[in-house]
Amino acid sequence: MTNPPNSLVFAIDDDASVRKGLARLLRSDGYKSEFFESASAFLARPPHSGPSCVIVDVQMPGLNGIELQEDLIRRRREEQLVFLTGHGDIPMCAQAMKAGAVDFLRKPFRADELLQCVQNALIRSAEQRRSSAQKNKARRLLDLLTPREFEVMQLVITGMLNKQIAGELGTAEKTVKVHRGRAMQKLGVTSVAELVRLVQNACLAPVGNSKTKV
Amino acid sequence: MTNPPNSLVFAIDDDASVRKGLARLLRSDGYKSEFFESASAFLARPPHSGPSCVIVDVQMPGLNGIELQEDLIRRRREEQLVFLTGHGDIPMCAQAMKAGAVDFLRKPFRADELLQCVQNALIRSAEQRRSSAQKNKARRLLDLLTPREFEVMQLVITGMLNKQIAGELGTAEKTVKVHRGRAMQKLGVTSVAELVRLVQNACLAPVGNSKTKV
DNA sequence: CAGGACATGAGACTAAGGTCTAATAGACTC
DNA sequence: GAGTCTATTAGACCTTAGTCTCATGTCCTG
Repeated sequence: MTNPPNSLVFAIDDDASVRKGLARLLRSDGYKSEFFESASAFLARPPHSGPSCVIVDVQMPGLNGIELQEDLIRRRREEQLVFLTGHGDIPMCAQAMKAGAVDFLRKPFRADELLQCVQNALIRSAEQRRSSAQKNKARRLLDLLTPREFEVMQLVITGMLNKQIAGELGTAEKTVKVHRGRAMQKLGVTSVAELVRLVQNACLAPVGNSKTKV
Repeated sequence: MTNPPNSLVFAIDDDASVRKGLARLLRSDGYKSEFFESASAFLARPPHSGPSCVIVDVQMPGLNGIELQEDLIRRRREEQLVFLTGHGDIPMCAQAMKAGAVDFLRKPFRADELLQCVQNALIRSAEQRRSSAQKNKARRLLDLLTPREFEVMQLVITGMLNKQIAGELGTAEKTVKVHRGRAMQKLGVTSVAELVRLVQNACLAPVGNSKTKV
């Protein structure tokens, strides 16, 4: 049960007794946690910088769980959500799961079930953070390229030879070599293999959320 | 609403009137479809070779919807499932969605809602087929490599130079060149860039299903 | 034991990649 | 108008990659 470093569990429920129960449960399993009685109170807090799991009640006064989820997705935040619900609502469950929720539990829930969800959520959150950090880094590097360097680089990663690239761009092989060399230097790579991987990282699809239209 | 070519929609429900209604609805939207009154009847049919959507009732005598889903996943089949349910069951919905279902609809459903689900399912199924076909092709090619060729190839895609690879493997640069050349030929690629992509395709994670432990 | 698959590597080239210096020229900025 | 960024290219040179031919040795199989 070793969870990702710097991870934090949030729980949002308007019922103080539920918060108290969750607090005890999470503490007993060694999680650091924070509690809020409304979605807006949670949103008022600055986003946590590490892997995060948010346990959220579906039915709440003010912003409900689903609306909170939509808001977090709009802001591209990387918390992973675990929903709790008092009375069953299939459309909400399906909606939440389609939008990338980790799980959707009925109250009362089993302690081990919730803890498993929290663990899954933190793992997913950590993975998502890692992959999006990687993507951002790659993007920032690619932004350093001049337009021409970028064009050359795009053809390089298709496997074309310098002379073919030159033909394609209507310029001299010499020029291609220069752009290519400068691009590699700016991107901090020393081989085509690394270059291909870097560019693929920059093109990664965001993970976990809404795969298809609703 | 142009759906993927060679796509087929299946519907499994023990209630003949539901099947009839679905038949009319699907036909009106131009889908080719087949109907079954039980999961086992569906499984008796040889798998369809194109993009497939299976609309399945959760509650059925014999194998129920969830069990059918588990079975299809075990067999690594690529149908995308849309669940229908009469009375709400949150755990089943969450379970089905975690296992990769496209959606989980309560009966009675809205026609446009179901049709949107079917379309999403067919698109996802087509994508999954494409990506797993690509993966299989890559794997089959990689199987052609001798152990040594494979080792060399693995180091090539890290961006190492032939002489570095030779050092790593304790052999001559000459030998590395030979293995490398033969590997490239067997894999049908002419550049490191193509090689990297091919190997990454072979390592693709299967899409859509269960991202984390249950 | 003959034949095949595999790993090894030398010799001899050819071609492609990569670097350094240097120079020209347009576009934009302060 | 001086300075910077970008794109362009030549010349000289070195390093790598890739190919072809030949040859050796091992291990396994029919």
